[in-house]
Amino acid sequence: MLKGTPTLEDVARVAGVSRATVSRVVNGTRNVDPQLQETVRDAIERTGYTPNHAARSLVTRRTGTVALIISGAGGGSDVFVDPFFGRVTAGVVDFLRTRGVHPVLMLADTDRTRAEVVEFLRQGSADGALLVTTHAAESLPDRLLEAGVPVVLYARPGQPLPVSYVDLDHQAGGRLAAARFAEIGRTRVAAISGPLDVLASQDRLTGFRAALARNGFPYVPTVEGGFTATSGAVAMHRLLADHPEVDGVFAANDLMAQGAVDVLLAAGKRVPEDVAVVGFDDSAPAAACRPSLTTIRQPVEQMAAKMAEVLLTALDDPEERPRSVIFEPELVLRASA
Amino acid sequence: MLKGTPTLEDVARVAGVSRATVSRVVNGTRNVDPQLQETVRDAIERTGYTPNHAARSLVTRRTGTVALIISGAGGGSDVFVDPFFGRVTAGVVDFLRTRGVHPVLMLADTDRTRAEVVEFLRQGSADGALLVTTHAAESLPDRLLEAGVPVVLYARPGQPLPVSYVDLDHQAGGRLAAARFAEIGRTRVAAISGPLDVLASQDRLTGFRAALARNGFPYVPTVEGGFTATSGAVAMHRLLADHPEVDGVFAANDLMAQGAVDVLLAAGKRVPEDVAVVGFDDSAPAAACRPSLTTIRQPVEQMAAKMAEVLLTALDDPEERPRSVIFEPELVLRASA
DNA sequence: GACTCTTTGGAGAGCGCTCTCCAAGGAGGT
DNA sequence: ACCTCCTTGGAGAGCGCTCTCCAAAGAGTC
Repeated sequence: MLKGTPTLEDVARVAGVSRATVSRVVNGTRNVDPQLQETVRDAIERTGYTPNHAARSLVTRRTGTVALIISGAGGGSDVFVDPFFGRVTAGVVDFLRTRGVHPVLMLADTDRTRAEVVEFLRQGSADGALLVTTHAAESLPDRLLEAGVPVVLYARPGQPLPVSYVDLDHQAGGRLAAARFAEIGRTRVAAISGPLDVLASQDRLTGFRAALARNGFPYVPTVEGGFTATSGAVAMHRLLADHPEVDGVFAANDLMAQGAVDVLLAAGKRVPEDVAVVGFDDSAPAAACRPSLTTIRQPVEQMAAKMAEVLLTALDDPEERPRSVIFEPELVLRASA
Repeated sequence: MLKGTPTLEDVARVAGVSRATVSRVVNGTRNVDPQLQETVRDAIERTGYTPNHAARSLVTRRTGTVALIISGAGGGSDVFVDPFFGRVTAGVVDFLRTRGVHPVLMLADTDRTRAEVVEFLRQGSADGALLVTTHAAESLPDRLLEAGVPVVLYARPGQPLPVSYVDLDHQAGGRLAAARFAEIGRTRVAAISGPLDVLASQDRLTGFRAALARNGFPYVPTVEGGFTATSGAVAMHRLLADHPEVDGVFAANDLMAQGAVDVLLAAGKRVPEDVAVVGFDDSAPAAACRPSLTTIRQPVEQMAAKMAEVLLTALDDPEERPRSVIFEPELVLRASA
């Protein structure tokens, strides 16, 4: 009957009304006579009309999508090996879907991809950006802000910036770990930190050390890891070589804790009897590995959802000032400590 | 100098040329005098122009995005607990980025969300769809096809449909597992299958059983699991209760294998000495857990990338016929069998 | 009954871009 | 020197939608 996909125009013709009226019915703006509404709906039904997204967003300046940018994860196809990013994604998706907003997933790991991200947002391909970045030196927050893109960060920015973010009280997490070691009477504890250009890593370590110092232990042997299981294993080797008497290890994430446990076991140590291990994050492998990991829980999904919520709020009210939401970590007791 | 974001019009005015010429320079279509190009580029630079995506796609009928639909994963925020979906996502993202295409992530777990997905595509919010679905009864392929949306599936459809897909030869995977048990002399093997409404589960089991039958073992005790670690543990309990003499277990994915191993260990069995365990997928936990899992590798990332590639090809040439690409599984030898 | 006010439908002007024509000018052939 | 062909820039018509006006009609007021 009609060529191509039906447009508003077509529906209007079939219903015998103007384009404006159909638009009003579709969008529920203003009052339209109920009977007329009926006619229009009928025409929509008959023509199989669906509003064209591009045309609509051309005039509304809204796309109904946001960019979920994962930066500094090493890129490549193994981003999701770290369950952290999967959890963030799940949390974001799960929240956005309740609001009819769709996330487009972007990896920003190189200068080129970073530029593409900025370009993407400047084009108005998405209404705002959710930026998950670990490295303190990340340039995207700044560039996005400069481009006038509404953005919310996961983790506070490296330098002070007027931008909203959600974060965890990582220092409190470190303190929680220290408290656990104190509780089970460990006196020769060491730490496997995350990359030190990641603020969260610094904070976890700082909190951990400060709490230990307060308990009378001024020195904490520390090796820097890279948030991977392998790096945790390597770090544990070093620690064991330099400080064979160690009886407690705080690893800055679960993956590294897992690597450490493996090395410990292989070295004939019992976990937690000889060496207690506390991880961080409480990701799926923490519960699954043997011995299961005592860890500091970071409510990633909730934080991610909050991040999305803050962005949507900002989108609705551009005048709103930047907000920060800080979550509290929690000790999860399992077998390893 | 100019109000709001600069448009083509603005650039044209600054450069002293027509809108068409600027458009040609931006898009690199047709020949434009090099000197004029220079002028135009300069004007673009000076105005800080960025093409408006909505306007462009209104006329080109292309958005430069595709929908990545994950269906039947139980939905909710724990989709990515199963590393499988993370791997698919990573593979897709990793490929698409090389082609400047962006994926929009969608979860389709209810009738409502399924309808939203169809609506989304019909609106032209994305150029095509990548559908990752496990359940054979999934209605989306059909509905998407009917809506004229270019779509590629991960895993063959439940009923014959003129649609492209990538898949694994799951039966061959089952055979590989059976061969391994034969190789290490296991004669009382059992299986923990995936949900039987998933074709891949059926196929893995069929291949496994057929190969065993060929070796002279007609009966394989089987319990159906749900692809989660817990379901694997539950199944293993059942198996152990009914068939305490079992000396080999084939689990249809690594998560279930992990759960099975835990139960086996807890029951005082040694793995692999008393009971050998073979998993499926070769996901990250397979290598990480203790004992590490001998498993059947499914090259998920590559398959996902291929799926994306097939879709982009179809997008470029709508006349092309549906294609199927079948990947071969591979035995990965580790500690558990 | 004349007036104002409110409600509701239509007309039409864009939103910013692409792309099809068309015209102008220069190169090449005879 | 004339004609044809090719190259390259401009004009302008949309793409499908929203939204601001404006007008008509009905309701309420004195």
